[in-house]
Amino acid sequence: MDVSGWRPVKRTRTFEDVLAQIERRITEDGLTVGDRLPAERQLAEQLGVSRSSVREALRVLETLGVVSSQVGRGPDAGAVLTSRPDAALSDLLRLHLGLTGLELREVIDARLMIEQWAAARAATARADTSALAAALTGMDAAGSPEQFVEHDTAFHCAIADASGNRLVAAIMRSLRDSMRKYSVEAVRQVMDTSILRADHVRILEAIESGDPEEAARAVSEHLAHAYPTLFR
Amino acid sequence: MDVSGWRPVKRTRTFEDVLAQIERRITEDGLTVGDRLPAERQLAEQLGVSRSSVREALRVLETLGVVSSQVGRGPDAGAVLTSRPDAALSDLLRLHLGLTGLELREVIDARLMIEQWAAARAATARADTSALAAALTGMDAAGSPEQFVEHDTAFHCAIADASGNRLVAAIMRSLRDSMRKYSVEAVRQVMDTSILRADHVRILEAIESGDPEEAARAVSEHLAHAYPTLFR
DNA sequence: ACCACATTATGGTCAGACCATAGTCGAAGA
DNA sequence: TCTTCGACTATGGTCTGACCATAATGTGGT
Repeated sequence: MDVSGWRPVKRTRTFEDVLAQIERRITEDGLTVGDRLPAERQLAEQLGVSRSSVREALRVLETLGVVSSQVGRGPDAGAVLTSRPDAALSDLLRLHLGLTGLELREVIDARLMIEQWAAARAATARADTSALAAALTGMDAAGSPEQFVEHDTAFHCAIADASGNRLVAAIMRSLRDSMRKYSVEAVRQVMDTSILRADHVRILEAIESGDPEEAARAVSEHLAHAYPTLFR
Repeated sequence: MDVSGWRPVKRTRTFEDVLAQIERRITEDGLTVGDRLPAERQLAEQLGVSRSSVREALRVLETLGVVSSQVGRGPDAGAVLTSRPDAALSDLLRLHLGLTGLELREVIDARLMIEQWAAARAATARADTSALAAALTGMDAAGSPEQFVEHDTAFHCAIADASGNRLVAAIMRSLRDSMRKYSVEAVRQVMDTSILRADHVRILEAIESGDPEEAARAVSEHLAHAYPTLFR
């Protein structure tokens, strides 16, 4: 038997090759958001592959939130470069949660980490809090746990947005998105949302007064109230 | 014009439908890692769609790190459920960085957030630090910036692993992965890696002595040394 | 100018074929 | 009986060519 020198032959599927070439074009030619890729048929001919392979590559890019395909004709048709990582991150987390490859506890811990950081950041930067206030009034008007969670999500995502870091904000949105049903359940069990409301006000005031430590503390205690079973 | 009651018809592509049905099967039937999906041809016939559509759906799931396809025959062939979010996250970040949809500053900030949190967690939990020590000796033996970054990445990912949170660890790995080339450049510019080494030792000792605040501080100052241009 | 219809470029879908790969199974031989 | 080797087959990977739906664009008539 051959013991040395043999590397397993790298099996590269065609669509992966297409993928690599498209990515190379993006980085080398400096393509940016809004630019159009060639049409599927044209790309297939230029690369010497079938349209199916091109389509599979584009499907991957679409899944990752890098391109968006439009049918029809005109300047907006075809595969256009975008940058929408939110949906991709949400799908990713939701599916892996569903496979129980991740525990809910881990997601909530990650959320706590992000939110503390973001709240502290927002407080330091004295960020605009109008979105936070709007979400607050939305929660007051909510008539069901689902509606409450809707505005609650808006509130917490607004904190992440206020941090000014789009990557962190995107991760935050995805975390909330993928655990929506757990959030609704948590609100149902807590019943009394007045405690949560007081927490929200406290967070908001801490950010407005520019107190990062207090903002982080407020976030921490808020999550402890919202998920009492996880923080004993 | 009709002002009320009309919702735009939701255009659902076939593969999205397939995707939804597969996901439903995963959650409802409690499928888990290691289980096999039906063969492409069989799935296509059962769902009444073409094999291409099934393939596009599977391609999406593969991109998200949820299934892994093997050719051939036998128990390991076909589409098998997995849970490998790392590659998906890396691709996501790398592509969006390339599109300048994200600034390097944002990625580094996110990394700082994660690493401070993870180091503090590891210190509190008095986590096992053997992987950290191993990476440290690896860095000492490195002969090039590439090799150094290799072990440096291992060191920092080991911190995230030591936090015990797999989601956070996966995000960390992806962040490092997607910014590898920037890291190499940073090491090249810093030149003197002895400062970085001292930082690493300091982080390691803080974790071993169970001092979360010191661990977080050490991480923060380490990143300031590694990317002096970003932290003025 | 304006409107109605034909044209066309685009993605979306399908059917069917062929290839490469890797277990499975059975027959031939030791 | 056991081993070995070749045929078989189930699987994903790829390609071709066709047709459909959509939406902008050209074109002609009013």
